[in-house]
Amino acid sequence: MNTTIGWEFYRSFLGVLKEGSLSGAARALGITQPTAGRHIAALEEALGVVLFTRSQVGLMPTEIALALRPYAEAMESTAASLERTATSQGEGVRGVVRVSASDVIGVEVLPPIVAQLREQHPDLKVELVLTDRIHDLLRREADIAVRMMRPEQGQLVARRIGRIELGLYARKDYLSRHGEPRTVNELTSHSVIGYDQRSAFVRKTEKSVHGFSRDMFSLRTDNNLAQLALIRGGAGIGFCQVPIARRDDALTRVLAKKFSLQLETWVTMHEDLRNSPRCRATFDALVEGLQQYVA
Amino acid sequence: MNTTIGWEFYRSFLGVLKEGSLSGAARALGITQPTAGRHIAALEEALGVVLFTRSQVGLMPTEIALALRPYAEAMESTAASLERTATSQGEGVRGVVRVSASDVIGVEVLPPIVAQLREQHPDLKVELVLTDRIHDLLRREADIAVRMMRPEQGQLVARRIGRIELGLYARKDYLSRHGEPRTVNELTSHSVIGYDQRSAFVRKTEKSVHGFSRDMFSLRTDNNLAQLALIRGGAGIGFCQVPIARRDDALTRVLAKKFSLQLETWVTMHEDLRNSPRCRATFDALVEGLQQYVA
DNA sequence: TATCTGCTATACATTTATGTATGAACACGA
DNA sequence: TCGTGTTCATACATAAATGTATAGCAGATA
Repeated sequence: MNTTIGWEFYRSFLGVLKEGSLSGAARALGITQPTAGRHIAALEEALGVVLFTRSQVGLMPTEIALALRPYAEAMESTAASLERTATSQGEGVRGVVRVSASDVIGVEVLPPIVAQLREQHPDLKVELVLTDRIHDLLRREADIAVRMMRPEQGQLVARRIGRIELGLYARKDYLSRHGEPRTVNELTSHSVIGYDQRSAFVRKTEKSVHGFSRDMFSLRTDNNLAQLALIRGGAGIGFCQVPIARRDDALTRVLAKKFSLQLETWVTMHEDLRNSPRCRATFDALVEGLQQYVA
Repeated sequence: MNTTIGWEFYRSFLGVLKEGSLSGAARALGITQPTAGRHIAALEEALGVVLFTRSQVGLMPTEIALALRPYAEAMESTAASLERTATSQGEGVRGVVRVSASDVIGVEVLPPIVAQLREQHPDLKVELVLTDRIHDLLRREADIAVRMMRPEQGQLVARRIGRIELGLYARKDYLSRHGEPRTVNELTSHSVIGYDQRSAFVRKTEKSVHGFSRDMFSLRTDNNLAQLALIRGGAGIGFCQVPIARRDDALTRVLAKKFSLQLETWVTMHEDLRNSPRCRATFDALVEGLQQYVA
């Protein structure tokens, strides 16, 4: 019973999971609906399990199918990065490089760095994957990642950028209307912008700042960009990276001595990519650009 | 330019890399040589790179092909673990579980544990992957790993077993023939069994034991099982896990106070597998069995 | 209720991929 | 030097997978 299941089937399987129907998967994959149906049937036959419950509105994945999804996704991202590596081969900085970073970094910090990089290397294409989820570089969902924590996995090339300071900020006109808080407790009477879910960041802040708690947040969103926009829009007081806030004269820091958090910043890359010109160049550009940003 | 490269091609590609020829790959994959050739040709066409230089003795991989190999291997192991997970679905402890461990643990310690586990769960199949290489659980090359170091990767369920002591041992008849060394320096006149390459273990020992160096090894092999066999065969003095040595009355410890190294032992598993009955049962059995072994 | 849209499943034609057979080139050993 | 056992490449027949067309069902909409 040699593992003779066609890898194509997994691709169709993933397509159906993503699209929710045979027809949808067929459209997305560039095949036809009967073919997709046959692939699923063949896969179910080969694995000996039921993957979907058929219905006229689409295919409902079973628990088993959901359990298998991460594997299929891993295969997909690996295939994608194989292609990326292949098409980026050859001398010179060329091809596609995928960079993962938080949305704030991606929107506020990376654009000029990427712009300069592309100026120097016109044949280089850059894909930004903006998410807080720790992308698994080992799975090659991205080539290079900007992270706010020390990388723990082996097989990674990592360069420490330094610490990015985080502080509380508000627009001047907001403060002139509502007054500037002098103590942590005074924050209760303010519009404090913060997180919806009690994330690791919130717990860390609660520990380090006496008197602070999540209940103080009166404007809640887990989207960091939205928080930033709210601060800039004068909606209240919120957390912002100091270098970003400094660019905007309208923003003033609040309770600087109480709230000062440091984010360890690292740029990481899989060590296999060290000799890839495109990754090397991007890595170096990110390190240099981010160091300037931090300083 | 949608990524429309068939995943089957990658499988053939990997086959050719492993076997070194189209014919060999065809045999291994259960296809025919022309098909394998067509797959490679199609893949080269699609990627726009040359993967192999043809010759009548086989196909020589280019640098590019070698660079792509890890990706194809990742896909392969992911596909394999997808199958494993699928066929192990359903209630009850059934299916295949892959356990990674060092060869010594696998040969000397695991057998009775595995035997008892299979006694309790006859539908469970166990695959042992015996290697010192740190298997990447994230890549799912194995479901569960017995490791001699603290796991550093996230997304892992880890249980600490305790410390396994390592000591110097020799057969009594060897010692009666050659005398028992009383100091580290006296080892120079003995047949000391050790490692060929200067591994992390050797460097650690050189640091912790004054006067010790790799040059003392007069019987060298990187195969731990061979070292153990040499000790048991009375060929000299070597390192052995204390619990293993205690089983054999013919073995005596040497320089116990000088040489005493501790191996932190952990059992780890990907957290996704926590709810898999087969992995859960195996994990628990390993933890219990190893704890008894350590104690 | 009638109609539209989306879905799956089936029957049939066709394209595509695969296998079989064979030839030529090279390495190795008698 | 000549056979033997590899290998890859090509031509042709076959088997397999895919696409096309259509029927049937369910839910939404007017």
